[in-house]
Amino acid sequence: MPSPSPKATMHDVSRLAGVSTMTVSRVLADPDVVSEATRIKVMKAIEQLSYVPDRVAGSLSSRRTNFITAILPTLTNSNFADTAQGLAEAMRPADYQLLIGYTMYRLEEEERIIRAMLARRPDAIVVAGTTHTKAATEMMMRAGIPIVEIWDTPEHPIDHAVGFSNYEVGRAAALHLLSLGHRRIGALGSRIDSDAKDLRGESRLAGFSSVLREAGLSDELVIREGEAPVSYDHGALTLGILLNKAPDVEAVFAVSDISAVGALMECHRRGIKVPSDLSLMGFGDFDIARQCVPAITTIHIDAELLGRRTGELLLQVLGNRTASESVTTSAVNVGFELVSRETTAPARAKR
Amino acid sequence: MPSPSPKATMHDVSRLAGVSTMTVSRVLADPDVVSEATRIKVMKAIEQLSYVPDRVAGSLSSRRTNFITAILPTLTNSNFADTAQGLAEAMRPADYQLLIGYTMYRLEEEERIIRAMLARRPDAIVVAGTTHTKAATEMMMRAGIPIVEIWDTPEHPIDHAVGFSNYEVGRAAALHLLSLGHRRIGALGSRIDSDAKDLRGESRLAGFSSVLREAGLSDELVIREGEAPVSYDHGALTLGILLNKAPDVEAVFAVSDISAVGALMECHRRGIKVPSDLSLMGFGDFDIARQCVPAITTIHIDAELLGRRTGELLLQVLGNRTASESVTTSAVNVGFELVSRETTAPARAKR
DNA sequence: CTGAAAGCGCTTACAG
DNA sequence: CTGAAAGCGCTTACAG
Repeated sequence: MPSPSPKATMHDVSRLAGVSTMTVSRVLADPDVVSEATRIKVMKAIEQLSYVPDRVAGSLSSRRTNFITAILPTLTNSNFADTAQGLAEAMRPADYQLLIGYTMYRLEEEERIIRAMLARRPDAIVVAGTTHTKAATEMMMRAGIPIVEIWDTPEHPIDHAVGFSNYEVGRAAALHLLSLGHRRIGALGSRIDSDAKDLRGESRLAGFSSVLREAGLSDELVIREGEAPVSYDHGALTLGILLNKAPDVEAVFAVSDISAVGALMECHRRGIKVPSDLSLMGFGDFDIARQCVPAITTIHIDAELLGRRTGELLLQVLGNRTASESVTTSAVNVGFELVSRETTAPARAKR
Repeated sequence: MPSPSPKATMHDVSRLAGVSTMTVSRVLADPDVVSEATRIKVMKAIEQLSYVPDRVAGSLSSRRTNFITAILPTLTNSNFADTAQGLAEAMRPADYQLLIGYTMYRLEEEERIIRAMLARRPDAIVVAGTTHTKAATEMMMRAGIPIVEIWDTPEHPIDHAVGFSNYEVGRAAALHLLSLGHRRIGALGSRIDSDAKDLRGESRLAGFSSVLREAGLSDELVIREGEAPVSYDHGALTLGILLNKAPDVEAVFAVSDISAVGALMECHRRGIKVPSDLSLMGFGDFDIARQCVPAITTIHIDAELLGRRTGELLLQVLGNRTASESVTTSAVNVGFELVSRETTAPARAKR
């Protein structure tokens, strides 16, 4: 490793500048309160020694780390990556650093991460999802820091929430396909009886099914196969299963655009014309959905905005900490939007 | 926020267990060295108080944070997300936590991040790229911790390196297209005269050009347009520019599969048949490249492995710290692989 | 196998 | 506007 230069401490700076460490600390934290002459002396010393304040020590004595823990299913999903980026961006001006953990869609892993993260003394926790193990919920309740559950609308929030209703997303998808006149309707999701499960995807399927049933249709074509996270392969595979079960299926909703794209490519391979033979829609409005040929009808989520809103909420809550002690718990719904593109079309007149 | 439970300290635990704090510390750090009876007493007290050790304090006194700073261009690129995940996974068993920063392909931003991160006292820094500002390089040199430059092969590494040669990737792409008999060959990249620049993409273009020139061909069809990071739109747009300039272009290399997919979709829209009218190849072997119809010829990088190798290297270096003081600087080349799929084909006999 | 002392490098809370 | 004292919650380095 490169030759280490001896690390200067605040004490070194204070001696070189001929002041107390408190004055150095003030120059760094609140420069205006220090006289200009002193401030200049101190800044010169800092410069000369290449002094970098030790925030580990700072965190210990101030009892604030300026860390925010963000727990997401995976970094490999661009929607979650966008949320992380939006959150990081919103928090950065206030000098917060994200501590990212990913659960791979496993609740036990989420619990493990929360436990480990708590030892780092984050100033707040952001966690995707509204379902947690009992121990995880308890740890978050007792942590004494703001908690934000994101990417869904919790019935019983631990503290704050920023998200949208996955259930309503599923309903909107089903209503769209119904409104086009389709009656033989299926969906593609992943299993929930395995360790890794996409609970928000499952909510979308549940909402989707509820509309089918209300319309007097069966939900037997709602396919749950494969472990979360879904993939292009997942879409191709589950579409195959669906077609096997119901060659006459007219319209399909995939819990993710990634699956929808996989299904679309499988249609290309099988010579199935989309949307004339089969209507197809996804969720998430990933870039690829827009760029696909044909472009995929989907449900748009502003994942980055969701992250930014979460950050703004936290900034407010963390800022007011001293002021009002307990800021009212808030739930932000960022909503969603159905984007009709080229993969969905009205049902053809029968025979 | 939820009702905070008063946070127990090691001192609380030690009193409840009737031992000194040192013994509690040992039970946590090195249980085997403590007698069973004592250990059980302490564990019970820990359990009873829901004690979570404060690693901020631990880091300050031990002078190790178990933080690893990882600096990447963006989280939104699944290859970099894979690298981050691989790195995190490799380091987790040794209880290291990633501190992720993203530069948006800006060197000034990279410098800012390094400065900010250094205050968190990471045990090592992993940084994508081999080109840094002068100040950034100096800070890393003087940090006194292992530095790993990844995703390329630095000529003058600061310390360690794990990557592959982007230049050679470009050469391999050009050689492949030449070997198919193409002579009118172009490439799609992004600008390097803007704030955000993809220097590794530029290396690939440079390698690509070098082969063209060696073959006596011109590199005037190497297009550099748009800011990094590239996108599907970038591919569609730059392909349009290329076709304008050279309607007779036979083969194209895109610096990223994302651009290649965008270009492919643009071909679909324009009625250009791939590969019979135009051969197309990308870089990165993103999932979408494999799933596309036709599937895209590309150059495969095992981004997750790259992250894992980086982690393994760090584990070794950090483990040996006390032993040999300065472990030899190492450079790991993880290589790459050309994956020939359906978007490239031999040149047709002329006229 | 266990503990008393010192200290990691800052900030808090006073005091002047 | 500036500083002396105390302390944040651990681990290191001894000692027994």
